[in-house]
Formats: sequence, C-alpha cells, structure tokens
Amino acid sequence: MIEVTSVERLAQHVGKTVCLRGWIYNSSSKGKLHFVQLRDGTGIVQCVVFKNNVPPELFEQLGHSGQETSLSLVGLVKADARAPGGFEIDVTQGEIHQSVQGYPITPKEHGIEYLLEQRHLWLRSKRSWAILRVRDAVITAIRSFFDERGFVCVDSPIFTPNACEGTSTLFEVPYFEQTAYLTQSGQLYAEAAAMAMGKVYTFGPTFRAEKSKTRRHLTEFWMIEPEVAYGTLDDIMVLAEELLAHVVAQVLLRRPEELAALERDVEKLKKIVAPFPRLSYDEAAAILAKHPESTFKYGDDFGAPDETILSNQFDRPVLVHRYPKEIKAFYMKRDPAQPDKCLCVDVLGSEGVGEIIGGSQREDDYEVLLGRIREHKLPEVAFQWYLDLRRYGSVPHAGFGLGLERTVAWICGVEHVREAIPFPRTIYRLTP
RNA sequence: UCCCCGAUAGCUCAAUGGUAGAGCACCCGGCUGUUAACCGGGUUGUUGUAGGUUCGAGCCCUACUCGGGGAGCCA
Repeated sequence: MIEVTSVERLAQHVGKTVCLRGWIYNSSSKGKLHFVQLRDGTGIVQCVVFKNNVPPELFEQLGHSGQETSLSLVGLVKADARAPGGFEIDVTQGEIHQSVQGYPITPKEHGIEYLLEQRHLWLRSKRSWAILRVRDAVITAIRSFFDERGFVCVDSPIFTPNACEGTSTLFEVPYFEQTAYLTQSGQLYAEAAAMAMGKVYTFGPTFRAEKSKTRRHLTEFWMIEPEVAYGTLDDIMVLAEELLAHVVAQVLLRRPEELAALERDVEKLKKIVAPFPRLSYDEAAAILAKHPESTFKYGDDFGAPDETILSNQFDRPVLVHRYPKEIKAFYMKRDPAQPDKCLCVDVLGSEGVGEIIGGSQREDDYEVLLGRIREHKLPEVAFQWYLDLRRYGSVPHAGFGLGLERTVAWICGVEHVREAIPFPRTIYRLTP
C-alpha cells in the first residue's frame, strides 16, 4: 500500500514512493517530459513525469491539463537541488480527477479588482496561501499567549442593542420586532466578564459601517480584546508589548517559508522584542511639531501620515499614551496627574503601518461614568447594565483591542488589510 | 460626505482625432531539466453606459455606472 502524504512532510519520505493529492499550480512540458508543480495546501513540489516512466494515457492527459487540474500522483521522493524547494517526485503513476483548461488566475499579473472578484480562487495563489497561514499562526499565538497567562476567552455577542461609541457607524439589522446592530466592539461585555473571571479576552468579528476606503479599513474585521480586573494602564501597556513580541516570535518560528514566499524582510521582524519605545501624547506632538511634513495641530488626534512619521522613528512598535480627553472615548479614565489627559494607549506598528492596538484604563467610578454618558448624550437606559459594573464591586480595570487584520498585514509586510482576511468586506464589496 | 485616478480581447496593457494591437491564457505542432520555460502556427473586440462636438471619436466635452487610492473616523 502506497502511503499518502503531504508536501510539508516530504523530507521524511526521501527514497520512498508516496502518493500526493492536490492541484496543478503550474506546469511546463519538454516534449517527452512534463514538469508539474503540484500544490496540495501544505506547499508546492515539483513532480517530474518522463514519458517512458508512466502509463501513456496519463502522460497524454497531463499534456492537456492546465492550472488547477485536480490529481493524485505517485512517485519516488528525491532530494534534488534543481527542484524548487529541494525535493521532487519522480512520477510513476497517477490519476487525474478533473482536467481543467482556462483557469482564470494565471501566474502573470492581475489587477486588484479582478483578483477581489475572484477571491474564492485567488485564495489558492502562493501569496494568499502564505498570508492566510500567517494569519492562522497569529491566531494560535494569541490564544496560547492568553491561555498561558490565565486569561479566559469569553465570547461577546454579535447582535447588540446599542452602540459602544456612538451610532453613526453601526450596521442595522431587523431583529424580530426590534432593531439590532452588529457589534463594533466586545469591550463593554469584556468588562462585565472581567468582573466575573478576572482576566478575560474576547475574540470575534466586529463591524463598522464607516465609509472608509483605505488600505487600513474593512467593514468586517476580527478583534482581540483583553480586559484585566485590577489592571492599570501600565499593566496593559506591558501586556500589549509582550503579546506583540510573542506573536511575531511565533510567526518567525512556525511560518518561515510563508514569510519567504512573501519576500518579507525577517530581520525587521527579529527586532520586535519587548520592551517597546513609549511616548506620551505630548512627546509625540513635540516630534511632529519638528517634522516638516506634518500638519499636526496640538490637541488633535494623529492622522494616518502622523502615525507613519511617529512609527518610522523606531524599529519596533511604539506605544503612544495619555491623549487629550476631548479626542477619546467616554469610558476612558482620566489621568489623576493631568486631568486633561486619558489613561489610554495606542500602539503603532513598526515600518509606518499605523495603529494596530487601542486601549485604556476604564473609568470605574459610578458618578463620573454616569456624568460622561450624559455629557456624550448617550442613551442612559441602554447603559444601565454597564453602570451596574460600577455599582457592584467596581475595581480599576483596563484593556485594549488588537486589530487582527492590521496585525497580520503588518507582520506579512502587505500593504492592504483586505489581503489579511479570507473574504474581505469593504464599503463597495460584498462578494464573493 | 469630500478630493484624486481609472474603465480597450478571458487577463495585463498599448494605440498623434484618421485601418483596434502586443504579451499572457486557450487550441495545434516541436523539444529529456523546466523554474512566470522556450520555438512555430492559430482563435479571441458592442473600446463601461447614454448623449454631444467633428467629415471622422478608444482618444475631445457632459452626465451616469462600476471600481481603485486617499481624507475624515477608527482596529
């Protein structure tokens, strides 16, 4: 019986005859010799088919089978320096499951519009394959990081009755006799869970109806939101940098081939070790004030170009903390040392990618929080359950949100977050 | 919501206001070491839509549609 194996395990089978099942990634023919690049999901291997070594029908069929033909090939595994990847299969038998002609995505260039239209097929390309496998490693690393530190994963609801931070960017959906909204953030629910379990995190999809068309925006994206009871701003700043360092280290360890396929400069990733540089808003503002290209005005939030300027000052992500209260959310606690500032932090990824984390210590005083809700003209009734958390055993607590796609795009060195999610949802694209 | 850019063969693109083309894909043939193979031959068009200017529009003008990049806002 011939053993079925996968491309990623070929090194263990050198000198043996195995069966591989997959698809033709590319092929070329030299008369009495076909080279088939076989893709099986775990990698790509070159299969060499000499006319005299295989049944004539198979040789003939392979000559007429294009990209993405599905097939099984049986052959001897050899180490060969001439083959991409270092191994190749000397084919002796095989079976074509479906012969394909005219697969729409060729190894040549395609425009982004066309590729997005064909996303269900584009997933098979080496680039998408590599990015999505990095995404998987990032997710696994995040879960193991929190698990090892005693965090409990809690799931926040996707249907919500109200906004966390205003209603303008919510997707509305009919909900029996009521209107529901798709969640923008699991934070408020994470706060409730933190009071129950101490250290928690949520990990789920979030939805924003922002009419943003930039390389940093999706309408549906995944967010990881840890929340720590008795945690302070300093605690979550340390947590954030340790998390990012852990994730990058795990990707370097587990996905070197994928990073190579993406032509990612791994030397830059190897520098991502804690601690990260920290800047107060005031310090960051001073840097921007001296920078000729910045249009920043003190008191404003940093624009995307400002974030790029700041992040380019360092070879690691930078933590920017204590922003003016006017530009931050109602639930953020003020800094007792400077009441015009919030105990909050944004983490800007390195290499100019911009914000990947936003977090804060939360306001834990009932009266102060109620005042904020009124100041921001938020529907008080809807926040009664949230205020309960300050009525019954309120404690200092803090947390942050990490944008998964922005993190994956940053680690992969890809420009646009739409490539960091299997099926991106953007303002003008709902399909496939 | 605002600003900028684009739409020509299945794909990526070219075409001074004057006969709509190339490469790839696909089909046929050749080649025992290709790396996006190569060589020879072949098929492929309502130039996004609707008007307008002109002897003549892919090209100039207007509107619209679809998409891309960015601003704001955010992860």
